[in-house]
Amino acid sequence: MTVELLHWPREKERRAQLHEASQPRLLLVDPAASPPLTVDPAEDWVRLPAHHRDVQARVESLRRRSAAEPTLDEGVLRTASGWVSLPDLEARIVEVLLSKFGKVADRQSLLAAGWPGETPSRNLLDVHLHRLRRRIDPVGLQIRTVRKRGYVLEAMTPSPAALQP
Amino acid sequence: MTVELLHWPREKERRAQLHEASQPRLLLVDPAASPPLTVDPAEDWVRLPAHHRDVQARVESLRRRSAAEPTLDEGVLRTASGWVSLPDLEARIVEVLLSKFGKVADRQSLLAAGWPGETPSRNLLDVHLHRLRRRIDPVGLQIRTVRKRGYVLEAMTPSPAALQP
DNA sequence: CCCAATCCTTCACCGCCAGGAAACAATCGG
DNA sequence: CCGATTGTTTCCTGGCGGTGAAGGATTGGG
Repeated sequence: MTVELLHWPREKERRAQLHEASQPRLLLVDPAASPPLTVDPAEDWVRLPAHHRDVQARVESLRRRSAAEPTLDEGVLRTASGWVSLPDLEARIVEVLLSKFGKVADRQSLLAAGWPGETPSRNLLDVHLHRLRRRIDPVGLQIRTVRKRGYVLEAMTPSPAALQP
Repeated sequence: MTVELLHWPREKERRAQLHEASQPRLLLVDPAASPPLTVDPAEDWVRLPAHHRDVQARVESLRRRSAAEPTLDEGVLRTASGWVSLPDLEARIVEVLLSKFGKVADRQSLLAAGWPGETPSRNLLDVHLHRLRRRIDPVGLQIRTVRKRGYVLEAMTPSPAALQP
């Protein structure tokens, strides 16, 4: 995902639009303007004039923050730290988990995705979740259980040391 | 919640500690140093020398971001520093505590939420509050007792021990 | 000031059951 | 035939909700 650059306060409108679309953005703040107060983690700002490296660093941070979301394409699950291939069945399950990345995906929709129109035996889903967990571990993902409700796919929290250039 | 200020890269150690304690912090970046790449929403930085108002603005943003009220959705309790899943019973109790976040929720309404139409044994609520305390500790929340009145759910201020070098 | 009643915290233990894990079988494509 | 994928069965762990009791802390009465 790319990071948009825009001027503040000149492009106030555009900022609102980008916020709506949860599009990461960096505000270039006019030398005379007062900086925006934001709580949105997908937004940052830098006062002009600024060093090129500082702008680069903020763009890069924004990019990483929102690049946290993995992608699934042709049975290949990619994250920041690599990729693994998934068999068809498990790919369909991951697709659902991914569509709710960071939020709860209920058992029902996982079953529907894995076995459309069927009702597989009692713990077949559990077995495949177990296999999925082992498969996605090397690429820094984990599946956490929310008892009686469903499962959450999320990134494992990296150590701060790993973030240093 | 307060925002800690520290020098970068001089206080690298302290930064790691603050990260561990999920304590919001603003790094004051040495004029010659390259800025840190961070994905932690509780961290920000500013290059020295900086306008006072810019520092103020970043501190204020960090403060707001981490003072945000926790949310409860589908049995998942989220705060700035992560989430935990809650069983049904405790979720109902937290719902009430959350509706009065930072203020006193009386025993009566907690009992009504947990056990509608019943009067459970004398200390059942206490037991579950005890379990709740342990459960929400990792996400930086605590429940404080107001004797004879009720209980207050609030954010923990990070332990001083975790902030010492 | 001391004592007793009351409120609160914590612990040990139980029954129940959802979810996790291992072992094995069946199928399929190369 | 071999390895990967998918399904089945079985057993076990650990979470959940509840009880009773011990002990601390606070309050109020004398």
